Amino acid sequence: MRDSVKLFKALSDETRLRMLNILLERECCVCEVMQALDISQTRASRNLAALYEAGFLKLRRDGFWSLYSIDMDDMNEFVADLVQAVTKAMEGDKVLEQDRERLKKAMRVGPSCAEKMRAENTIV
Amino acid sequence: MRDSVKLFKALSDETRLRMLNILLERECCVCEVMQALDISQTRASRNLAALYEAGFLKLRRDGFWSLYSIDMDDMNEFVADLVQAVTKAMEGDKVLEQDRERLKKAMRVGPSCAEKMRAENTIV
DNA sequence: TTATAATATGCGGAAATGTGCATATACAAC
DNA sequence: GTTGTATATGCACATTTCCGCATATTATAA
Repeated sequence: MRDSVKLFKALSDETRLRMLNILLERECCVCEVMQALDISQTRASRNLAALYEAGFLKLRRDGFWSLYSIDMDDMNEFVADLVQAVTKAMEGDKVLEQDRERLKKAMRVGPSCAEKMRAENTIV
Repeated sequence: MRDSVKLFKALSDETRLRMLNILLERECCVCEVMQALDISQTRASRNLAALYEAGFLKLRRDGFWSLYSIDMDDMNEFVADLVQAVTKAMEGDKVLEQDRERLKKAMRVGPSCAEKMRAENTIV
């Protein structure tokens, strides 16, 4: 039951649901998540770590990039059920659609650049 | 998405998962929940209200008794999915089994009596 | 080694959450 | 009306959560 509570806590946050949404599209590094959701480096890193800790994400390192992804096949059954439920609930949400649009333009430019672009509001 | 977050928040608490567990057995008044989970009146009332607010429970009044229940048929589809997922995750949990055992002995004796019994540790 | 870049994390503050105590509310019985 | 009972709620306090800032860590490249 403790584990269930932990899983639900991980899903009890808008930022983290938005992260699942874009990671269902494809694997992302931290700075791509920053760009897609238009959030800070700290916020991206912390919330990705939370999802990872709970068991929703897989982590792969490539140089100094941390690549997070959702692997539905290599996942606890209950966790997979939850991801399915979330997927269904997310259909048609405006914010989530916008995030996916920004994800298309997101690149591995690194957080410093992403942060600058964010400050200048270059990304729409 | 806001609604999804609200639902997951409602499930992010051990007390509330235990409540769903016994309410899946049968409709209960607040004082029966107190007895089954061995918790205080405030705690029972507040957490039942939280589950109700989120959309998991139905409320029926009978005199001065508030009767809470889970109605899987008259429920948002996403909420029903979550209850299903929770049900599966709860199988075999010791605490939850114990709660169900206590529920069998629980009666509508009112919170004052239940509280006294709790203090005297009469209920096991 | 040194410099640089991507990510993680310690710390502090603001906000949210959970719960007990006391009390309010709503209803029943008289 | 008064009294008694089941439940809800205002308040205070402890704990947790979220996030920004600054800095640490880790890996690359020169």
